[in-house]
Amino acid sequence: MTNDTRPTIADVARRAGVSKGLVSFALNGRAGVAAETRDRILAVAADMGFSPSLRARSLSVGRAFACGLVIGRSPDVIAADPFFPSFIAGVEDEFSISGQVLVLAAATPGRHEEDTYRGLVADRRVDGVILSDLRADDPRIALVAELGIAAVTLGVPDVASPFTSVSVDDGAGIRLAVDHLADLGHTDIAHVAGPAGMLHGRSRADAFERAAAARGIRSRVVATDFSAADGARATDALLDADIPPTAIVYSNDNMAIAGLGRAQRRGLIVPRDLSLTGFDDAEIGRHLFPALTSVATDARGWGAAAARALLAATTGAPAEARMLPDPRLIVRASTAAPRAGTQTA
Amino acid sequence: MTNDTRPTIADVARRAGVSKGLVSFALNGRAGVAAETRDRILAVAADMGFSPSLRARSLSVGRAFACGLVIGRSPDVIAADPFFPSFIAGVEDEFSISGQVLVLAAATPGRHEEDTYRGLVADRRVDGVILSDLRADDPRIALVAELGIAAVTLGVPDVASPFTSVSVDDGAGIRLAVDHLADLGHTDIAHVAGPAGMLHGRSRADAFERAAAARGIRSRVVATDFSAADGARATDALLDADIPPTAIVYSNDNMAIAGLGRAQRRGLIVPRDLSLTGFDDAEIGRHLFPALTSVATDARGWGAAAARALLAATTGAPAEARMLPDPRLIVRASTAAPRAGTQTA
DNA sequence: TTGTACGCGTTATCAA
DNA sequence: TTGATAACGCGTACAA
Repeated sequence: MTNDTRPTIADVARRAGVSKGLVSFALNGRAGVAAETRDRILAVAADMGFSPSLRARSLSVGRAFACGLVIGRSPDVIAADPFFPSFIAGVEDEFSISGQVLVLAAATPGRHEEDTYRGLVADRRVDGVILSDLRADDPRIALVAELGIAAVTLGVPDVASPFTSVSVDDGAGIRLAVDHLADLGHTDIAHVAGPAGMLHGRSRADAFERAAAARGIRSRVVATDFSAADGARATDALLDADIPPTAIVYSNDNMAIAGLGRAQRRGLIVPRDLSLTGFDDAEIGRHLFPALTSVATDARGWGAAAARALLAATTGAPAEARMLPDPRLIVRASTAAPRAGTQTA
Repeated sequence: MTNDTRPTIADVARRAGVSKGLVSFALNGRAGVAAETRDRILAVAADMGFSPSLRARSLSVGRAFACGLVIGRSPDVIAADPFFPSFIAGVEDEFSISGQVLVLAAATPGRHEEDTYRGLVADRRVDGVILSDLRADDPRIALVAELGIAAVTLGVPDVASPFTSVSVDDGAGIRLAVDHLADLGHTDIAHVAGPAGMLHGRSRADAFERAAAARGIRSRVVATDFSAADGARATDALLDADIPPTAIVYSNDNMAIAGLGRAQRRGLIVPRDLSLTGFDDAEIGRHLFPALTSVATDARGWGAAAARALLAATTGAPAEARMLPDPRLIVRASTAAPRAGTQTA
């Protein structure tokens, strides 16, 4: 069909005067080929510019040499999330050197998440998938296990999982934020959390409550859907309280940015009247006024680690739980000591 | 290799008592199959839950049933760009219903852009690619043409191109912004542009100058690399001028947001002392204080249109130039009439 | 080391 | 016109 005149393995075999099988062995560096013969075959192959057809290989070995990432969230939410592009770049850092390719699929109006996974597997388009944005009792774990492909989860699921997990201790980041604020003298801190149904949202909220308790801080938590709009709403709700908090720890940067906007609209001066911290350390945060104090995770490193783990899993490596380095707190200008007398408990 | 017990076309043929070839013909609705026989074959196939192996099909017809998108920009810049996620969602809207898949590839530290395209084609992993972020004299046009795969360009290249283009008139959006500011009474407006080497950056800048001239407005343009950091720098430079502009039109939202931060840091009140407009209408913009006036394009619709065009191109449709609806200006709180007396020309 | 079957559809050729 | 047969795409794996 294609007018390809790419040399095939048969061409190489003919030119080298050996059989196809031997060429395959030589190319794959397997035993059973005399050194001299192998060198000759390799020379001929190189000379002819031969490279094996991925498609034929894919058909015969039953692998796709591709992995998938299914985006479940709406594009608006993703668009606001600095995590994915960096994460994907990290995945590519690994894939590009191992000849893998990343297949991106999105649940669309006409195709639900589960169908997306099923479709990918039905067509054998991927050897494995990256499961991100883990949810409570996430049905994808069982689904992907049933479908029989490899997977890695970003974070540790709250259900039994046969897959390798690659995690960052979000909680440690939240603790850094709380401790930072406590050190500044805050005694009444709120947390604008993600949905309880999302594991990282929940773990950040849990960590917040524990860290606040450990420092004897008055704490409250309000759940959101992680969107900027909801972050703004939550901020308003908190600031409408009889005794508003003097600091707010947000579960992501978007909400923190929206919260900052909200506070400023109300005439508050940040950080004088209210301290804010974000999570993700989005590039834009450092250009706001005031620049946003935020928790930084290495999304790119995470992507690379997940890709490595997934590659290992597709070749049969046993599942394990990997931890990445803890996030760091990048202190900027959105946090300061609370105004004296602000707090009248 | 795989322990698949998926029925093959041979199984269907056996069960239906016909040959493989006939099954193929029946399935693909080709002539030469008696209606009755075809119905029987189809019934058997459906009964067995047969679906053709994409891999085998791919091998025999020489198509990948996948298209690629190569990300050339650094992840930091992409992360800040709300365009891609929405665009990709739009692409998926189309691909998901036509059984195509989107392969995402990124230039990585170890692999340059050109090699990324070459790799994708060498392995025949894609039937076509989407060329985004067109540059001046973009070498990718000739490269992809040479590689012999289909493509669509986002915007019209400034070099001869054999590919379909799918474009939005950025300039119309910029004109809306300039006219809006002029209507408010601004007579000295600056443009923080993208790099001259990027076509959409350049076309926005050109449109800006034309629109300003048409309204008799004093204009100046400063080029950036599209990053927030550069947007901040450009803003500082403009505000350091002896007679700073009373309004700034930014070529994207990130720079506008960074510019807003910069202005505020200098003690300016936006929009009282300075009006700002963005481009992209990122979700976060409406939550800033003040909410950002911005030019909105339908990124998702653009993605869907590009996907449709690419699909058509892979099946041999002739190249054409498609235009999408003009962008709209979303007026929010970052623009207002200039302060009386501010401008002493 | 070689020969060959195999993975699985598609399509060209040919017979009825 | 309806259908069967076989070659093809290309690499891998196993028996000989």
